[in-house]
Amino acid sequence: MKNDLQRSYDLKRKELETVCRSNGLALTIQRRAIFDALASRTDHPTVDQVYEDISEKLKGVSRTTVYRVLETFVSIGVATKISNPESKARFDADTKRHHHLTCIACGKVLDLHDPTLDNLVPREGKIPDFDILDYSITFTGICSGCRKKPLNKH
Amino acid sequence: MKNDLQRSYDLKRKELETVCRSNGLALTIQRRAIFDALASRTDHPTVDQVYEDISEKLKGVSRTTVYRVLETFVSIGVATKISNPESKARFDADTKRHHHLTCIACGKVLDLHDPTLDNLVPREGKIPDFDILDYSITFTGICSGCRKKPLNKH
DNA sequence: TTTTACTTGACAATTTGTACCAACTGCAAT
DNA sequence: ATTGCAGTTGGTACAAATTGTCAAGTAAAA
Repeated sequence: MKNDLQRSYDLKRKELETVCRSNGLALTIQRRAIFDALASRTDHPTVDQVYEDISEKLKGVSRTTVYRVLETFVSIGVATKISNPESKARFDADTKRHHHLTCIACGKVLDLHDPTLDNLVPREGKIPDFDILDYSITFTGICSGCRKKPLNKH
Repeated sequence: MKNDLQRSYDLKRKELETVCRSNGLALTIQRRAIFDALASRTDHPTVDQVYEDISEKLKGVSRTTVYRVLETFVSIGVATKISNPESKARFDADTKRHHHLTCIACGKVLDLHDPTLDNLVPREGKIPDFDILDYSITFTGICSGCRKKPLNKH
């Protein structure tokens, strides 16, 4: 008999199959392995961590493939990318608490100043053992400029 | 007579001087130029964008210096770094709305599931022209592991 | 099976970020 | 104003992260 963890794992695997099908994507062993590796950990691994994980099982995978497949997963919605889309450092001279609107099409980052969002506190007991110093909300979506033009593929 | 923009600009410049002094840091022309470049734009520039901006005025600045100075600014609190500290991509198979706790000491990212934070909506009229599709809150702070050990100056 | 479009692997090239060290410069104390 | 020095910078080299290219391989429909 399967436990809950195992069951949800199967469910996710099934989901991958469904989503790939509906997007006309082949269900390759690389994609399955990368998905399994990603889904079996909750620590938001880097590309190389995923690569390490699957290299053990899949002899001869390419790092390039891991990069590609993870981006594919993001585009079909079975994974998310933590932090900004380009994963390159961006700086801001405004150190007052404020939030960001990130366009998923062009990568532009706009500021959002809204005092109603400046005093959020996670519900007591929900926080793992962690001292919170600050926070920032990243809203993702489409900016006005990109809404007008047709989506240019990547 | 100075307008408001000019005045707030001077204020920020003055602030840089004050903060540098109180941290025992020299007010070099490079730091001033980099700060001016950063403070005069609101689009969260990358290191290279700042480098481009100041190269015009300061002949012969080094890209290395821009990297260094921007990190210095973050450490003394006159600038912030958008996105994760390592600025390297991290992925997550959990696509349901949830939030993150990022440790500024070790870079670890923990999940925070709290339904009270899952229905935020920016106040009407506060949003620039932008279609919001999703959002995620990043709380920054110190994880339990790093709280115990003394800060290692890297 | 066979076909074909989609994928991958290998490697090159680029981009991004860090380490190191000799030369330089704010700035505090003459 | 001059001097001395700790703090900074520039440049090169290096390491790490990411992307581009294309021939060869493979999933999946016919």
